[in-house]
Amino acid sequence: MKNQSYFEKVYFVTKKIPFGRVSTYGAIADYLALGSARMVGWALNHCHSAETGIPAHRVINRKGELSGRNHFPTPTIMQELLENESILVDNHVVKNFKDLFWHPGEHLEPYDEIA
DNA sequence: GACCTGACGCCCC
DNA sequence: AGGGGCGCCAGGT
Repeated sequence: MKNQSYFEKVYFVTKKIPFGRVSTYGAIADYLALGSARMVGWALNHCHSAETGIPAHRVINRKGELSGRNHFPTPTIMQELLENESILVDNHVVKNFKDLFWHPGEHLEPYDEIA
């Protein structure tokens, strides 16, 4: 599966984020070695949320902030989903972000080997 | 085919 | 240490 669109690559990695953990746009971009974090967020925007099984709510910016919450059906969905995974959110920022942070590159094989 | 946009992040004042 | 600027690059128009 090497000819996936950029979206699918991002989705692929996003789906690997374990329940109860979070990752960042930058980490995913870094793992995929496809340049910019911006595109990751942009790619996720193209996906219509959890219907496709993509835990987009687990992807946040490098400050631990729920920067994408406004793109969900309602701005509270993202936080609700996180709290549903025992992730505490305070003022749109994930608590214990440092501990919950999950970097794809440190837990997955290189993308080329598993794609 | 050129131009614009975007759920970000680093580098430089 | 905080704030602003600029780079990233695929897709849509």
